[in-house]
Amino acid sequence: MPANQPNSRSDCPISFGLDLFGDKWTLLILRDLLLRGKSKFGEFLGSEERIASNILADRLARLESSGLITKAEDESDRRQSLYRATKKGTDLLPVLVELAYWGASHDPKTGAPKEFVKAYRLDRSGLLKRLKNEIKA
Amino acid sequence: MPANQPNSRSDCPISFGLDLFGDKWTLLILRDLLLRGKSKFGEFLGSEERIASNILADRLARLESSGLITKAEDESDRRQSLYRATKKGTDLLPVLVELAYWGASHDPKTGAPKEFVKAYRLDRSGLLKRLKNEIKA
DNA sequence: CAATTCAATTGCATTTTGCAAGTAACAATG
DNA sequence: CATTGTTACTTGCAAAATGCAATTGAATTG
Repeated sequence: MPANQPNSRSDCPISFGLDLFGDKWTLLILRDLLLRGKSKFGEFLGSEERIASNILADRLARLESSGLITKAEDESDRRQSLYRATKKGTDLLPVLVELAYWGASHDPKTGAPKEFVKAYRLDRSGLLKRLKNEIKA
Repeated sequence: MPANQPNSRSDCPISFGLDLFGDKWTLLILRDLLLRGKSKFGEFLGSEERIASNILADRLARLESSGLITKAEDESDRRQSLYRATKKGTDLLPVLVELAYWGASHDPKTGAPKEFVKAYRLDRSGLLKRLKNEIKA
């Protein structure tokens, strides 16, 4: 069972975010959702960081209860659920992009695509718009 | 004793960042360092989220060993050390700013200053420049 | 030199994580 | 329509991380 939301540690907006996704896994799920078009349990499980299924279930439940994602039935296969980011969730896209740019800049072994770094440097806000649009699609 | 760096989970740039600061505390220390001009153990301890001293010592050691901060002697009081962000550390400023903007936007009880939100909306890159400048000073 | 301050460290209980195995519901196959 | 496979979880348990309170030891202050 996922832990219920403990009261926040402070009214700092950074702390507010960390209370919801300050761990090693939650933002990776958002990454999969927002940047990789994934939406099913099995797809998240398949990501290269190899999250354990109990942790994944816990994080999805927390994300849902904190309003960052929604869970819906898959009409064509009732075993599966479809997870989607809410507005609150997609609003984290700029955070993910900055995180990715930072990582790409500071990890000598980064696997970040060169086009991403180039696009960021050339036109950050255009990149954000494009990524945001790709989510809807 | 702080844990030594485990090998990274993947070559994803987001995952790279989370391997270094994917927890509830590390980014708050960076916030104190980059946005609040703090530099001493006792100053970090005093922040409203109330980090425990053993956790703080652990995180400072990790931040140092991952090259995000440096530790220097305080000439005027040799009990104290002065922690400063490196280039790699200050490069996280945009991440902190996006995080803060997201939190300020989505926490109804946020304590984020209105001027911050206004400045972000009006001129994000100007805000970043200003904050970056304030760090050096 | 005694008291205080500061940055940690220690011991210990609690919580979280991670792994492997299991289960229940549904779907696909023959 | 029975069996086999798939999918999304759940469970049990060991290991690691966290959090708290108390303590240490060096440096400063009075």
